[in-house]
Amino acid sequence: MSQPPLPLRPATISDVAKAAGVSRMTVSKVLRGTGRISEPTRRRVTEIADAMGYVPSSLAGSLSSQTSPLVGVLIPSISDQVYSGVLAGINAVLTPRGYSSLIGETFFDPENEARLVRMMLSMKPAGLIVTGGLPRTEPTTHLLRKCCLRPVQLWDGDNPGPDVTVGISHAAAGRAAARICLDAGFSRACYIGAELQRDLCAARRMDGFVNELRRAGAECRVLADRDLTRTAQSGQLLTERLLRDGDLPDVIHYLNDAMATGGLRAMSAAGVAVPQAVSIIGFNGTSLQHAVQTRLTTFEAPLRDVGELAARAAIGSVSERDAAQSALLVPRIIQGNTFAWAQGSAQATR
Amino acid sequence: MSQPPLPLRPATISDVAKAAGVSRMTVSKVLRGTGRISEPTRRRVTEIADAMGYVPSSLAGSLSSQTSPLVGVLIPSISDQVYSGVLAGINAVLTPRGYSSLIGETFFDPENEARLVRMMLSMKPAGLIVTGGLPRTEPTTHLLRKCCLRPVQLWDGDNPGPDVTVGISHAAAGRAAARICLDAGFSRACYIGAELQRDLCAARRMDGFVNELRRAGAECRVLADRDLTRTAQSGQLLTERLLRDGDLPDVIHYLNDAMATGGLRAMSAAGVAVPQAVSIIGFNGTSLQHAVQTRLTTFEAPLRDVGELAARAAIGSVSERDAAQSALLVPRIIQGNTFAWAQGSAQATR
DNA sequence: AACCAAATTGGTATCGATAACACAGCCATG
DNA sequence: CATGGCTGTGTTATCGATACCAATTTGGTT
Repeated sequence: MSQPPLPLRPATISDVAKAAGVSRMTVSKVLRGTGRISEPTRRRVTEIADAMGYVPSSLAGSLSSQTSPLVGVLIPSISDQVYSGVLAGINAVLTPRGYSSLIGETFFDPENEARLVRMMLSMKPAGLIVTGGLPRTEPTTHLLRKCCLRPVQLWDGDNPGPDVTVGISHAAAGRAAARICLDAGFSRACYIGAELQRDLCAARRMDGFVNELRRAGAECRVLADRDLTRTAQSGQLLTERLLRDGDLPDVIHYLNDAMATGGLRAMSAAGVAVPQAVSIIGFNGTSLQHAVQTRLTTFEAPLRDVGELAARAAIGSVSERDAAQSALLVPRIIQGNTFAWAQGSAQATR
Repeated sequence: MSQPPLPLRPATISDVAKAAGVSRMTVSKVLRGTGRISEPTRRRVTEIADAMGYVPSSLAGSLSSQTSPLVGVLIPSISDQVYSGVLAGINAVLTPRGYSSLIGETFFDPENEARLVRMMLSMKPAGLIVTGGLPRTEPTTHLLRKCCLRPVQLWDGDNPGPDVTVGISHAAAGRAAARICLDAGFSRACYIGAELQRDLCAARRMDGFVNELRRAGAECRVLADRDLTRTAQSGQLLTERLLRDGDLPDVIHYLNDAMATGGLRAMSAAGVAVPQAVSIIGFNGTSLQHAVQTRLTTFEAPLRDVGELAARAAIGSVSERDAAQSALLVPRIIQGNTFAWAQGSAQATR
């Protein structure tokens, strides 16, 4: 006997029906487990379908039934642990319920977002999750209004608007960082960031930090560069720039843990003691698992929870009544050892 | 005039056609830029489509035209920087060519892989990229044969088989690590890993490492636990277990950088000097950006290149003639400062 | 004025599935 | 023996688009 020739075209439901000597509907019912089908027929169809390697076309199925197993998810970048953490939460909810996420990376670019929103909507997804905190183009806003979905806004909890929003208050996080500094008796702070014109969430954290400090009479510089990205390398570079000035602040708050790590590297190279000379605060706890000795003082947002709640809301707006609601979560402070906490009455040593 | 009511159903091509007073075909041609359409008609249709927020259904389009913009990608985990690095390369190739990746996470589970392969195939993708290195179920193999695609095997370059394969030789990487140790004059080594029964690539690295050492007459212990995962925590735990024995090896090779970092943590806590007392080698360079002072000695696989080549092969098998070919890439050694190099050459191991 | 080619536009079948209902047997019941 | 309720299974229309070709208009030529 010779090998069966490799099919040029994957098997369709008609192929299976013909091979099993039944109608297409019968095959459909058997494979989806709907309707009433006799046991012998069911077995025969199942076996033949398996043997043929038949996989129902989700394209045709979704088109016909007007339902989709896909949920569109737009995040700035998969490589960023913050968003991949959120994604893990999203998938943890979607997968067991038979949904799949269709992921798009915006890289903080509104034009990318516009392109991706169209792309997602063209797949007629069951839900849509978009990361807030970047300026949205008018066409995108228009599409999101016309698409007959209730898009879930992720991450940016500050301006909820009319939509379902799951995130944290970045302004409050920035203020919280400021209060920690004030409590420790610091009066000369510095914020170091990058891409602030694109990432409005980070910008809001900075505003909260700076304003709260200045409101309390403390001083706060800002060091950022439009052209740098949120990497350890940029953090190192900007910190070196700060160190060259010679006028050291009491404390530096970085846009994220990666930049803070770069800052630590610069301090270490320059022989500046942390936290004796300068205290350092990061954001988002992504460096924690990589720490050997220096455990960064930072904030840890409940990324996974954000993802889970968002996913629940996204499909809840379709299938469940109760779940489609906004949530404002709160980051946790990780104490670490890069911050000179006030010990009782004592000021931090300079 | 009152606000137009929010549509219950997103606009279809028929809605646009009706509103523009032309046939569906004309709308289709205008929006896809095919056929000859007069300028006035083109403008009118475009404007009306935009105003209605019409987005063509990629479901219907793909079904009709028998083409798809989707490429299925199966990786063990998005959160693992190794695979998200590969993914970045994949997307860098796919996105500018109008394709999108549909990502599935197997978590090293063959059953998950089986489920996801079905799912991917049901979307009738233009290409399929699957990560090798985990045992494949028979139904999965069967499906992959019948699906009329040429799936691209990722990461596991050791057993190419008949398929297009893009990856690295893990056995060779393990042997390279062994040779470095031998060159440094080490004769008592240890391999620390986890999940080796699931991740065959890691297992092959271990085999290469252990065999090469033993072949040269050196001693090599293996420390692994079926139930632990490849995290810093597990690395720390296993290293603590090793330290308790008291019989320190010259060098430890870890499954990945995360576990090595955990190992460093354990060493640091136990007051064991690295690399004076013990040398440490990781794998995959994912800790590099987080390093403050301790720069791990490790291997850096060209993750992005692997992704790019795989993506090119995946869609090349459809649209381009030249590109669908296998590639075997080679990891680069990162010297770091956790390894006591012999006072001579260290770069001999390609 | 007649005619032909090019430029536009529309009609119909089809892609692969599902929804909704119709229909054929078969047994029990009054 | 007719009626009615179950079971299984098949028919037809439809989902939203595209392929292919037919139909119509337009403009230029002789």
